[in-house]
Amino acid sequence: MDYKRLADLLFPNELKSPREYEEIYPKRNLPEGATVTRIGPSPTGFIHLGNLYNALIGERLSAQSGGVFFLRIEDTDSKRYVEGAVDVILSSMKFFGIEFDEGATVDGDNGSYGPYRQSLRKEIYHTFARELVLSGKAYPCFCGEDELEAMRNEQMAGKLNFGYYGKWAKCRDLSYEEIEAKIKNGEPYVLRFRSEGDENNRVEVFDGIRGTLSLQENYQDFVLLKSDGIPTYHFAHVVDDHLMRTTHVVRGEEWLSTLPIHVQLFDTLGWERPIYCHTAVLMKMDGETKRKLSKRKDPELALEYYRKEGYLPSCVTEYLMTVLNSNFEEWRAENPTAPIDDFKFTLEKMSNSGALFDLAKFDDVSREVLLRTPAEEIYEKLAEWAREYDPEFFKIFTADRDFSIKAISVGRSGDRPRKDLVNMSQARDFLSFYYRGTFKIEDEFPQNTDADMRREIISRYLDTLDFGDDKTAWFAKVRVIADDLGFALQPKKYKKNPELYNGSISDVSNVIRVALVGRTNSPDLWEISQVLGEDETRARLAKAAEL
RNA sequence: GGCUCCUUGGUCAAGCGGUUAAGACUCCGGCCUCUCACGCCGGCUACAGGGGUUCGAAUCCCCUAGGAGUCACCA
Repeated sequence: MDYKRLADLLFPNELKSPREYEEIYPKRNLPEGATVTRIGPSPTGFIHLGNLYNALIGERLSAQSGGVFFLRIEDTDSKRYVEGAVDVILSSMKFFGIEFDEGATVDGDNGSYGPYRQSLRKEIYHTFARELVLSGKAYPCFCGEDELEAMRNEQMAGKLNFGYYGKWAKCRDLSYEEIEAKIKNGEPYVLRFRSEGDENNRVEVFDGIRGTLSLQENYQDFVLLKSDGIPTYHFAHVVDDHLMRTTHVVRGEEWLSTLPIHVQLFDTLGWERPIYCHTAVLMKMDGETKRKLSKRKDPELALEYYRKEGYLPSCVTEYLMTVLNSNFEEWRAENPTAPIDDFKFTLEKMSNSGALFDLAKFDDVSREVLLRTPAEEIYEKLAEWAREYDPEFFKIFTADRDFSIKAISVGRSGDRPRKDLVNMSQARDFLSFYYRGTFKIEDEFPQNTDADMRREIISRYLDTLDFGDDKTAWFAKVRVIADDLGFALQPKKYKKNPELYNGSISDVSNVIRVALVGRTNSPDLWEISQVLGEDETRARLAKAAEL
C-alpha cells in the first residue's frame, strides 16, 4: 500500500506539518516540578460536583507548584452542545473560587496554547491523523451502523469479545483502489487506528493516585476521526494534552477502561505520556447499597443545588477537601482560621475508593465554616442569596443592616459559640422570628400551662422586666416568677415529684420563649430580647398574653 | 460475558510486617444551676470470606464473594 497516496486521498487540503505544531506550541518554560493541569468539560450545560472535584485537584496541584491550570472545552459532539454552556462552566467555577490561568473564555481564548475549544482544532487533529495514515497506523473504515450492529450481535451470540479487531476489522486491509472507489462513490467513513496490540499483552501505566497499574493492552481498532472529520475524545485528548503540554491528566475513573487506548496513542506518536490521575467516583447511599451519584435522582450532584440552598462556596470546597485529602481535617483542627490555600495538598493522600457523599458531614463542615465567617460577611451572603431566591425576605432582611447583623451575631461569641447556621436558606428560616414580617407562633405553648397560667406568667414577667438588667439579674427574676407560681426551679425536682409542682422552670421560660420567638427551641432569650429591643419585646409578650 | 478498579465501624477515614486497630461525622447515654444548640465525658459498632508466605499479617501473594466502572462515529 502506498500510504502517501492514501494520505493525499484522505486529506486533500493543505495541512501544517507536525514539526510546525511542535514549534507553535513549544515546551512550556516553567520552574522545575511545575504541573500543568486542566479540566475538559463538555458543554452540555450541566456541571456537577465531579467536575468541581477534579477541577479542585488540578487547580491545587498547579497553584502549589507554580504551574498552569487551564480550561479546554471538549465540544467534539455537536449533538450535545448547549448554547451558553461555556458561560455556565466559567461562572460555576468562578463561584467556587476556581480561576483559570488560561483557556476558553466566554468570548474567545486566553493563552498561547489554544484554541481551547476542540471544535476549532480540526486542522491540528488532521495533521496528526494524516501522520498516522502516512505510517500505516490508521485507515479508513466504511462499515456503517447496521454492519457494526450485526457484527456485535454475532459476537454476542458467539460469546466473543465485542469490538472492531482481528478478523472483524473488515476494512483493515482494503486496497487503495477499493478505498478510492468508495470515496468517489461518496460513501461515508471513519478513520480507525490500526492497533498492533494483543489482548494477551499487558501495559504498565503509572497513575498519580493509584500507583502502577497493569492493564490489558488495547487490541481494538478504535475510531480516531468520526465521519464528519471531528476526532473522538481519545484522539483529541492525546493530541491536545501533548500540544498543550499537560503534565497531569486529572479525570474520573470512568476513563480507566480506555486508558490503554490513550497510552498506545501516546506511544505510537512518540510522545511522552502525562501522569494520569484517576479519581474515584462520588458515591451515595441508596437504601442498602452504594451507587454513583446520579443526575436524575440526586439534586446535590448539580452545582446549582448549592447555590440554591445557599451553601457558601467555601463550605463546598472545604468539604471536598476533607474528602480529597485524608489529612485535611487534622490540618484544619490545628489551623482553624488559616486560608484553605495554605494546606499542602498531595496526590499521595488521596483515596482511591469511591467516597460517599455524606450530607450530614457536609452540613457539619458548613456549620463550622459559617462559625468562622464574620457576621458582616454572612449578612452580605444572605442578602445576596435572598435577592435572588427570596425577594420578599430580602426586603425585610436588608431594611436594617445593623439589626440583621446583630441578629446573626446572637450566640456566636464566648467560649462556646453556637453553630446555628448551615446555609442561607436555612439561615433565613432560622432568623425569621427577628422580623415582624416573618415572625409567627410556630410551636405550641408548654402543655403544663393553660391560658390563665400563661397570662399570669407573661404579666408578671412584663411587670418585672427591666432592660437595664444584666443576664444574671434577668434570670433571677424569672426564677422568682417560677417559684411564686409553683414551678420547680430545677427540672429534675419536677421530674421526681411531678405532683408537687405545676411544672418546672423550663415551662415558664418556654412560655416566654414561644411568646417572643414563636418556637420552643431558640438561642438565649435575654440576648434575643436585647436585639429585638424593649418595645418589640413588650409588644410580642402583650400580644401573646391575649391568646 | 470480556476487561478493569475498589473492599478497615452506619459514613469518611488513619494504618505501609509487631498498635489496647487513631480521629471526624452520625447514633445512644450522662454532665453543663431555662429550651434547643454549643462544649465536655462515656458508649455501640470495623480489618468481606477462605487459603498461603512469615516467629508474627489489616498490612505481602493467590482464590472466592461483593460493589463499581467500561465495552459507541458520547464525553
